[in-house]
Amino acid sequence: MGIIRKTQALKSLMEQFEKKSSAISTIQLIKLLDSKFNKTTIYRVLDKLEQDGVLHSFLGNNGIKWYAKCQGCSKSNHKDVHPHFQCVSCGKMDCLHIKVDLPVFPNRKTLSTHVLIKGECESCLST
Amino acid sequence: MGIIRKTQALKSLMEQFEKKSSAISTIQLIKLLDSKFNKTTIYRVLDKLEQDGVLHSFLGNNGIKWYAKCQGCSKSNHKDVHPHFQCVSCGKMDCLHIKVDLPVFPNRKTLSTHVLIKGECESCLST
DNA sequence: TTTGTTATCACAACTTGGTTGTAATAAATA
DNA sequence: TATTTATTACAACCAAGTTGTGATAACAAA
Repeated sequence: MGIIRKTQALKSLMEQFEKKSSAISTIQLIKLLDSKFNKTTIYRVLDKLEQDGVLHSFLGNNGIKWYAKCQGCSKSNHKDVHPHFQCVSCGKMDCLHIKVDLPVFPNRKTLSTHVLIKGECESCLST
Repeated sequence: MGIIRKTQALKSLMEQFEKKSSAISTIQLIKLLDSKFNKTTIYRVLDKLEQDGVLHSFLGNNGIKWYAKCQGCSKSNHKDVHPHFQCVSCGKMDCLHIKVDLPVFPNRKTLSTHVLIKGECESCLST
């Protein structure tokens, strides 16, 4: 149904995404806002923000959910699909705003692709 | 530590992978062999088979673990990395034996990539 | 073939990430 | 300010996976 009311939980969550340009996992958010909001609330607000095209979600490689701000998505048109890069040293998860070219498979119809790259980020490499 | 003894559980599990050329999820295996083995056993045997380079694992897009036979891997050298394709109609998960070319990122060091493609498989397309 | 060693197993109990139902609360509107 | 109802807290639940431990079954040695 999407966001209708500007609630405290909504503001606090959006604040986190303003503060941090990289993606944030649900468990990070729950830990961060534990004293202020119930985890159910956090899950439900994130869900609505995704429906509205404000955030997008994807899975990290241990199966936990991450969220990051969308760029140029709307409620009806969720087109901002891109690879994600997680640093194995510091754990930071970034959106890579590039396009991945996969071959077209002769006998299959591709609907979506999920790419997760693991490695070392810039700041961890230089230390 | 890897496989040491040829146990019943080991044989039953390997049988499943002989029978089916596509990947099999842990929950499928647990359901399939529920009457014969405890789920803990199944998890532990799969773990060992992966250590030995017999199977490789990866995550499906709802965070559950899948296993498939390796091609040309050994205990010390787990090199068989490739994309996986899941059919949204029948749920079948296949290994795609192709190489995905990702750009080299100037300020990052790539260590591994995980690619999951969703779409429709050959047999579902033709019905 | 029997025996001894120990890798493996079953079982129960637990952990973690996430979901559901519902009465109470707080945004928005009248 | 009162009313409506979207949102929240809380508790209870669920599913996938993990951990600890005494019992069992591979396998080697006698």
